[in-house]
Amino acid sequence: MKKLISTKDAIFAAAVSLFNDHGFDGTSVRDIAGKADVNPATISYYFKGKQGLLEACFTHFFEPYLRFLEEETAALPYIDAEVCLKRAVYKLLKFQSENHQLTRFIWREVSIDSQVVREIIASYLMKERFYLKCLFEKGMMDHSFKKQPVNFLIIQLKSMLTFPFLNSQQLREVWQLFPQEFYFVDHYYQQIDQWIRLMLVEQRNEPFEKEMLV
Amino acid sequence: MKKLISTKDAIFAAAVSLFNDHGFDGTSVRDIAGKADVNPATISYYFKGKQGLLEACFTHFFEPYLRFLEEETAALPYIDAEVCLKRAVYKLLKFQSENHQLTRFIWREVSIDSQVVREIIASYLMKERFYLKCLFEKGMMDHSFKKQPVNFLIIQLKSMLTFPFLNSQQLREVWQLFPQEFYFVDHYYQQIDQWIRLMLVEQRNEPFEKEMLV
Amino acid sequence: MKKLISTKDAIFAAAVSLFNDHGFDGTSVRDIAGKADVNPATISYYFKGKQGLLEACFTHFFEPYLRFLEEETAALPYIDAEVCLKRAVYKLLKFQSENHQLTRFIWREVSIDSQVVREIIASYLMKERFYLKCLFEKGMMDHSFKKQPVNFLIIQLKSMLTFPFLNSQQLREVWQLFPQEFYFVDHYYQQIDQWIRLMLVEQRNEPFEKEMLV
Amino acid sequence: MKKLISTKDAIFAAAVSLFNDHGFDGTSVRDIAGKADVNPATISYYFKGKQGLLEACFTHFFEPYLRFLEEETAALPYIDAEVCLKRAVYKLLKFQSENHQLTRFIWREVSIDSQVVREIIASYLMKERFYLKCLFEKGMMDHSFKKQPVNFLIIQLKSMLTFPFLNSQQLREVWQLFPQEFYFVDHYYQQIDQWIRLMLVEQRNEPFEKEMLV
DNA sequence: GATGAATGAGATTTCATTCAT
DNA sequence: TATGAATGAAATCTCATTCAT
Repeated sequence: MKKLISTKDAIFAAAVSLFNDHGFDGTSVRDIAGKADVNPATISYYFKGKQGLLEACFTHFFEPYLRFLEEETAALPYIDAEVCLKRAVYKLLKFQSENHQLTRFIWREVSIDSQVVREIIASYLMKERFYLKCLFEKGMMDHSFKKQPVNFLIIQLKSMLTFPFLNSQQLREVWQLFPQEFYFVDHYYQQIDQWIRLMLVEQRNEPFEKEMLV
Repeated sequence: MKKLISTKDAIFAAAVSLFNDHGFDGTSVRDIAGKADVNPATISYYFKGKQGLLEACFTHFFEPYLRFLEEETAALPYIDAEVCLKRAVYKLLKFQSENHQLTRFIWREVSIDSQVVREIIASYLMKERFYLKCLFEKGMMDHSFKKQPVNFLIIQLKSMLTFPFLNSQQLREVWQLFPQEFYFVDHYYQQIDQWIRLMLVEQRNEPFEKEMLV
Repeated sequence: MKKLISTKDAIFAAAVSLFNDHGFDGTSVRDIAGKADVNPATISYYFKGKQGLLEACFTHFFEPYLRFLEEETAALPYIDAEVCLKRAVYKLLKFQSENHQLTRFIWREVSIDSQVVREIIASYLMKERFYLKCLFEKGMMDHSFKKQPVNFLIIQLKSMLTFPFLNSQQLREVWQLFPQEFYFVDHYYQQIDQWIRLMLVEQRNEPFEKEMLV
Repeated sequence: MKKLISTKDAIFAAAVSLFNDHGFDGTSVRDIAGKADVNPATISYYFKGKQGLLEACFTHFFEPYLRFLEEETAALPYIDAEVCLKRAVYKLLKFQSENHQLTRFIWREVSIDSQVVREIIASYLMKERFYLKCLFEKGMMDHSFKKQPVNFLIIQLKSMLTFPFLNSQQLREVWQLFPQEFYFVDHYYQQIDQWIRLMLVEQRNEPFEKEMLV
């Protein structure tokens, strides 16, 4: 008689939920075991301790996350950079919304120095930076995007991509916005779409025309 | 013989530093006591336990933070909204940069649900939203800013204001940017200034074309 | 397709090796299972738990050990006691050297009170004492050995018989002697042989002088 | 109101007693805490964990143990080697008898490889060897002792010095001897005294007689 | 014959806190 | 003002064992 959900998956789900609510250090394996309805020892059995659970979280998040970026970067030779960038943005928003608990936990924990997983994280984030840079720079080379330094733009984009999920509690309580609901993705995507248009694509009136007039 | 720095301040400074590095739950009072070179009992003596230390952190951060916003909101009747908003942005960036450890810790901890300080935080954040809304809406009323829904704009601004400090580790390692250094504030301010211009102030092509028609 | 070494033997060998290195309580069944490359459950299957493994160790050691003593005691009516004693000594040294890991573990564990195997051990040791006493007392009755109290002599002999194997680590590190190597047995046997001669056999000067006087 | 016995000493005494009975790995800190009538946390407070307790045991044993040997070695230039050796033997027997629990535990644990204290032990035992070698070789240089290789003699002596304490349980049950009682020291000392006389001092008959014949 | 999943019990250690001083 | 001693509670992890397969 097989179980509908494997013990290992049940533990992982419980862990994500509790890590999201109380943070990694604020969650005990007993809490997780309790929520997953298993014996605490079972967690060590499957994940080799709490640390292993943390590493599993990072893998489960970053593997798909980076795949989305990689897909669009791979499409750059064939498809317009603006389209690729926007598709990447949409996929990342959707993925994060669908995994909002894991997402919030990951982005929060990423900002803690002490975890032994630092090197793993650093390598993931370097890859992320690489893909984003490709997307921006290809657009500028093709004159789809205005020429400008990319670093701060990427940071701006990244901040917008993570903020609603990292601060979902705040969005709910203060703004009555619900990042985990499907329509939020579409609304928020419109915002970033507009940002891309204004910051990256559209030619400004003044300097260009003024010069012409002179 | 007076001490150069009071015991209480030494404890607070040690706590901020360690909370920043390892999170609230990841830091023990013994660690703090060790770093401040006092007996663990002294912490309870001054702050009534670890929780009191956490509350002190929130107070130390949000009191000045909200005062800056309040100052500029108070100036709205006399000074142009765009100026007020930009001054507020600059002050907040500077304050956060100067208190980058505390800032990082606060924004991270804010995203944890379980802290007993939830209600305190919620009230702080409601005030923040109120001030920011005033700044944006006054600008629109005065036609300094383009008319548009403000919620998502404020979220975008907030995300930009917090991201570099919350992810300072990432900025350092991945982008070689150092949010705690004084020149970062100026650079980053330029970025947000540009964002304000493009997103809030500048007339897009369409209206320009309308003018042309006239 | 038969295995070269049976699963049960593999487990036993792994157990002896680990018990020798880390002691009984310092060894886990998982360690043993790991070393024997079997599943921990298999150990319970063959030995009915860790305790069973311990009992197997005692049996494997004391059955041959006592047999050697018994053989020589049985020969006493027909062969000179000095010869029997020396042959027993040699056999015991050889046996212990060939099973040095098991030997070390046994003699160490014997000195722990708490094992549930206490009664078994006590009975083994009583038998050992019986055989040794026979060997000594027969020698005295036959005037092969000088008449003297035997208790302390047996203890001296026993201490010499066990020390090098119980403290093999020490002999290796401090004395560069290697009790598990075959030539050690011969060298060490010479020592005990000399001890037997001086302590048991040889007439001291005094009695000799007395005889002279007569 | 001062306590008659300090908490730390009470813990140490309880630990020695239990380590003696059940071995280091066979004793839990809870057992120790229970016997010392303190909270288990107090043990970590004073000894920094179980390992610290083990190290304290080694120090408490070897410091006086080696001091006795060192004292007699230091006296070698002024006093006859035979006297020094015998005095050392007596002191060591007495010290071990008076601390029979600690002694038994130490000699047993010394024969386990895995303890992190290996290097400490090794260095203690090297010193012990050095002192014993001095005592034997000085005696031979002065012609108090017969010339002969010392290694095996020292091992014989060492085995006699430790056996009764390491196997006290056995001595009690099998031989009705009680190594912790004060008169045991004297009896056993006589044995070793005789051993020294026969093995080290006394000229054998044969050469003597041969000389006479010549 | 042999095992993978799962566990109850218990091990050690850490934690925040208290209290007499 | 500040602390050393001591602790109850809880955290993580390990252990030997069982049982269905």
